[in-house]
Amino acid sequence: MATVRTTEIAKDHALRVVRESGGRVTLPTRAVVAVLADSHDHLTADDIIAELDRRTPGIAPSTVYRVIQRLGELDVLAHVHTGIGPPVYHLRAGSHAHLVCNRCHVIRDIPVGELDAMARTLQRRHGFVLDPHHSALIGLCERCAVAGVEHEAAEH
Amino acid sequence: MATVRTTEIAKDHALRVVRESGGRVTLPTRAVVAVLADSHDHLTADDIIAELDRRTPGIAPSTVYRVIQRLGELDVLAHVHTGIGPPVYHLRAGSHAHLVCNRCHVIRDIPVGELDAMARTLQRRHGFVLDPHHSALIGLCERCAVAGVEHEAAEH
DNA sequence: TTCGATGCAAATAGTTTGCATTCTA
DNA sequence: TAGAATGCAAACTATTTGCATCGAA
Repeated sequence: MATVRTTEIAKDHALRVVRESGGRVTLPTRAVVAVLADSHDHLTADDIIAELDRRTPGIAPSTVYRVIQRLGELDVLAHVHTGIGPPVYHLRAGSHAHLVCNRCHVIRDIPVGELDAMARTLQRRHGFVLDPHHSALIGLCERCAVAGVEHEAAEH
Repeated sequence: MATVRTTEIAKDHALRVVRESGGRVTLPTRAVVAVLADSHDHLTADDIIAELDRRTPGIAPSTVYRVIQRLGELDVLAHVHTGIGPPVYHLRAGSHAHLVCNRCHVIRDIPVGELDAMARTLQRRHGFVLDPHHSALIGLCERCAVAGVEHEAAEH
């Protein structure tokens, strides 16, 4: 399956970068990277810790945080501030921006290209260079937006 | 001074809303609102607590958090997730969006209108209804962006 | 065999909650 | 004088750090 292959590639890439940076590829590092590579979701530190407890118990939470931090410094791991709860992590691959629903908390990925026009405007007007990947855009997803409108209509 | 007058207006408005909602205007509530109204900055909960300690010591942090929460529910107080440290608060007035510099952490206000085009695109393409005020856009401010480019140039 | 990485436990930052008491409306 | 709001202390969540030990290169 193509999915399996991309997962393997992402995992190998991350571990190679760790090794090349002078780091050591230990079991906990390998396990954290595997969890991240296997998941196509956005995971919190706690999600990762919970999944590790299932797969390979005995890894300390502090170790997970340290691995996360290392991977982040090596630009292998991206984190996104959703504005709802702690940041979420995912291996860097095909960079995308994030829409977060303020009501149901679902996270949707969109191509960063969709923010290009705005990014250009911000740079022209304010000299601001947007990192479209780093912060999520908060609002209401389609389902919740529709539900909200119906709810308001019912009230009146 | 016009500033004093708008400050008073903001303060009175907030307290009136509290009263009209059935709430009671107590000293701590009054003090928190005063700090928020007097500041034209974006304050963290901790900033507010520190300022209160200076002005009217003896107010419990938990009370500050409760007042903040109440004001938020009454739509009098807005909070913004900057992605850097805890959320920042300010009284709702002329809604604006926020640019946060990932390097020097400065927060810049911009008119929400500047995000209108993108908001429309997101709604059309994904049904997503953006709350342009709620999450900050992360990137590099002009100064840091320029500094970064110069720094890179110096390295090569 | 070196020094980066780990596990553990304790520390920390930021925020929330339970409860008896106080004070506004 | 009812019940909203407070102060205090303890609880909680998310994360970081010190330190002795372990293990990858």
